[in-house]
Amino acid sequence: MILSILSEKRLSHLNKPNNTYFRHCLLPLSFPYEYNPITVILPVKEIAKAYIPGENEGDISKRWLDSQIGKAVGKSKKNAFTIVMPPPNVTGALHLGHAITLTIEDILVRYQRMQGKDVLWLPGTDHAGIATQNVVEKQLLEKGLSREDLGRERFIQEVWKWKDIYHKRISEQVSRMGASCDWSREAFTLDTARSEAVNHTFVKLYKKGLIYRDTKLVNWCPRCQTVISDIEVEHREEEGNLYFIRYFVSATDRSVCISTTRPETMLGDVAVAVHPDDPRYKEFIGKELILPIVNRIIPVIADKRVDMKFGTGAVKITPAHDPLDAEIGRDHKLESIVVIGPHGRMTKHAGRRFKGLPLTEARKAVVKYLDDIGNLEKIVKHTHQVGHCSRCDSRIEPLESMQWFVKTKPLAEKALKSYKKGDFEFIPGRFEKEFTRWMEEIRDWCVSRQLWWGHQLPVWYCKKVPIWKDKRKQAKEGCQRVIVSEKEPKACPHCGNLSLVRDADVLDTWFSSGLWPFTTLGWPKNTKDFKTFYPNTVMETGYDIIFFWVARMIMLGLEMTGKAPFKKIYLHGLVRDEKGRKMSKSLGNGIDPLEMIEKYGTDALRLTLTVGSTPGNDLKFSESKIEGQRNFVNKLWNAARYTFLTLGKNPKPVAQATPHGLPDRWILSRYNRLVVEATEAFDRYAFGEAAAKIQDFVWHDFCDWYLELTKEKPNKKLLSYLLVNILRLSHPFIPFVTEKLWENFYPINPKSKAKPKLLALDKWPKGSKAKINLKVEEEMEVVLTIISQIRSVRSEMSVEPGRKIAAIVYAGKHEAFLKKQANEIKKLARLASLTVKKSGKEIENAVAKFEAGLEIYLPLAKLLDPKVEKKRLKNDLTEAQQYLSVIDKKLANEDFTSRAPQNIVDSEKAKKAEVEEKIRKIEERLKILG
RNA sequence: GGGUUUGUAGCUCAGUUGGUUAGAGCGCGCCCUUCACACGGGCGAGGUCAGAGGUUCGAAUCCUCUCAAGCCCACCA
Repeated sequence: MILSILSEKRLSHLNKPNNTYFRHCLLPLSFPYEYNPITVILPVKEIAKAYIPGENEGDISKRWLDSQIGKAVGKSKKNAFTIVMPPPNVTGALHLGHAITLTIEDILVRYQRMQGKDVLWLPGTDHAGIATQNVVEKQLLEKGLSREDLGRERFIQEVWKWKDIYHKRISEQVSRMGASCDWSREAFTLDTARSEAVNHTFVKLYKKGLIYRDTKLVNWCPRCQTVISDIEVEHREEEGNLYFIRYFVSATDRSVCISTTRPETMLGDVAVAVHPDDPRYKEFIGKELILPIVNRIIPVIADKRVDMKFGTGAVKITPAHDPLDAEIGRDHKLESIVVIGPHGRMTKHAGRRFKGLPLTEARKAVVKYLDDIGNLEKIVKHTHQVGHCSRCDSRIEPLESMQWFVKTKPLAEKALKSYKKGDFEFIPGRFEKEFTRWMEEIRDWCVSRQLWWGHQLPVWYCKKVPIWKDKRKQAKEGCQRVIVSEKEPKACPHCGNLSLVRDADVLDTWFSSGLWPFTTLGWPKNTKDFKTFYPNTVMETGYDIIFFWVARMIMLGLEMTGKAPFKKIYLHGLVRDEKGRKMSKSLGNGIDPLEMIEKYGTDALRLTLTVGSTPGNDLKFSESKIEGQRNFVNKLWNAARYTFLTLGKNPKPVAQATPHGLPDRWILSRYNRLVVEATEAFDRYAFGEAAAKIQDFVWHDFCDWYLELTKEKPNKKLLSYLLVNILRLSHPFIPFVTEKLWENFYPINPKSKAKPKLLALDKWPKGSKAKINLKVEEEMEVVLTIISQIRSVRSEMSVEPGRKIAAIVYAGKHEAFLKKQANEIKKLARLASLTVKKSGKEIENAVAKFEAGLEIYLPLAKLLDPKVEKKRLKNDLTEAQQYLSVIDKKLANEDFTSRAPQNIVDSEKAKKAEVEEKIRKIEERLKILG
């Protein structure tokens, strides 16, 4: 239980009715203190003591939706800032991957909006072909139904029902993240507009010869019962066996030994290949071998692609089931014998003995058979890469079949050219290499899928279809031509036949995603949105889908619109668990962002996903991190609460304020520095850096120092000015709490018809470099040093916190401004009196500190033990001497003094003088102490 | 096999174009019921910047190599 970890002391503190604390923890039944949280009456205050996200986020979210803060105007191209949301799948719930995407994009978008840009952040969802079909099928299975039971039409209806539910759910969750997107332009990859655009694209590419149909070796997932593209195959190292099998030369007792990892495929062997230069096999080339079990006569062929060093140097050729074999088979005009069928079972071509056997059993049977007839030479352990389906993890079977392909070479060439021209860039830049290499080595993209859920190919066949599974079944009637058309043809344009059949396959999900940056804007119609918002300004997504998505968008965008679809590609890293592992269902280490939102608030979650993260680098997520960010949000809340309490009723946001004293001038300088630096970081897309800077300012400069320094005599106008701008600066990161606090400046009147003045629609502050005042910052540094030094001594000497002591400071050149800060110093250092003089006599019976050219004396007569003080001084002395030796070493180096820039040398000299002075002072002091 | 990233305090990470006595948060130790905040405040301990060379007056930062971890790509049966 939470309370069990609290110390005794903290519990005693809790005896005070501290409502806010108890709202956050459940009380154990055995709670040892008499305290009943139910009886606690909240103190009547305008602003709660602690920020409770759950009580505010809903209202604020609604306020944003009602005010349509995300709605883009769409008038001028010049001022447009466009980003389309990577569409979440309609398969399930929000996960941390979505959370980081939405957070980064929302930060970017809110910042740009505050900068006055006409921002379009276009939301949408993805029909996610295989993924969605799989979940719906799974659901049906629970009712004991298969998709075949329902039939295509009814099954698709089921999926649409599912889509409606999950689409609503995911959209709500997107809003919960604070995403300020333009819901009025929401799109779905499978809605009418997008489907028409997909058909249009397919037909165009076909007519240009960039889409074709061919029989090739493809990746077949026996579980999903569909073909998948090369990049959907995940290669994983697996331990297996290497089988050595002897093939005899026809009518002799000589033989060739081959090695294979998949002995069952030998049933489909059509040759054995060796390297032409391999002396071991030169004499065998052209000879005929007897394929064991099958007893087929197969030739020994020579091919340079054979690796002499692997295994025996002789390789069996099975064109139907291995990519390299398929190539070699094609070049040597070999037959291809399909022995493995689409369900992962052996076909009739494998022979009566093996037909119908699942692969694993077929392997056992083949191996046993070979062993029995004496052709199995040996079996050795062997690790190798095995392809798995990225959707269901089944082993992929390379199968030969007729599919539709996109000819990618010409598209990739355009993409590379456009990249070299500088049309778009990657953030971080290193992904450029990955992108260009992939483009250079690209292979054709298999786009047809044997699924039901998706864009059915706009393809018809005259008369009966050559069914992909078995091309032998081609019908004899009709002209058998292929008709590719945006609209359903009534008759065959070639022969007038009225009997047409539509291709049953659907398109790869990524085909429609690849068009997303422009189909969402109304393309292929030349809409106003398309004219205004295309190309997009930024594409933001995870680096794990560069090839799946980013590359395809670029290729298809260039081909279809003539322009690269976006100018910048920002790639974020993956969210991992605290140990750096990928989050996965099987590991059970997944963190539910919604649970985190419930517990800590959306703002805290957003900060956790951005602060201290850099683009392209993975991020470890842990609950202790989000807890820390929740604490920050609360800190800001309380700083604001203090400010509002100070400002009194009806606080006014102030646009300008005059500084009264050093702390005022200092905080203004620091504030301007912050705005300049944070804005600059934002413009570099360094969001993590900007967030850290803002956070640092709020927590340390503002709360720890400025508020404390000015509590006696707060400059109300300046306080208001600072808070207003802190809210603006932090708003992109933590929109909820800042919008809530903003309400105190611009109260929400539910009865009023006037639009509320929302922070989300306010302006980003302008900082000025000219207002960064180095002199003021240096002076303040001295003040802060004094306070820290005195606090440090107090702590070291165990002076009770309540006890006020005296201090004397000989300030030298700092005297003038220090005198003016005496009150602040007294307060923060808890002093009864403070004397500031230019210089003076050494003070006896006092603790002495020599820092920053100052002499600080704390007469603690009664507390002072000369021995302890001597020890302390000696420590200070050694430290100073060590530092001096470092500087001396530098200055003694003639190369340094002659070659380093003068200002560097000067500053070293100044440091030296200061340390020497310090050492002198400490030594004197030690003399006095004896 | 090729490519790439990372290695900085016990943990998670910052560290701009080379010039700091190397920083933050969490954790740890001591102290604090001061009325914005205990989801807080103060003070403190803790680091040969993975290792070895090199460039330079000067390297956590640039170069080379080594080691370790991760990721991506690749048709070695």
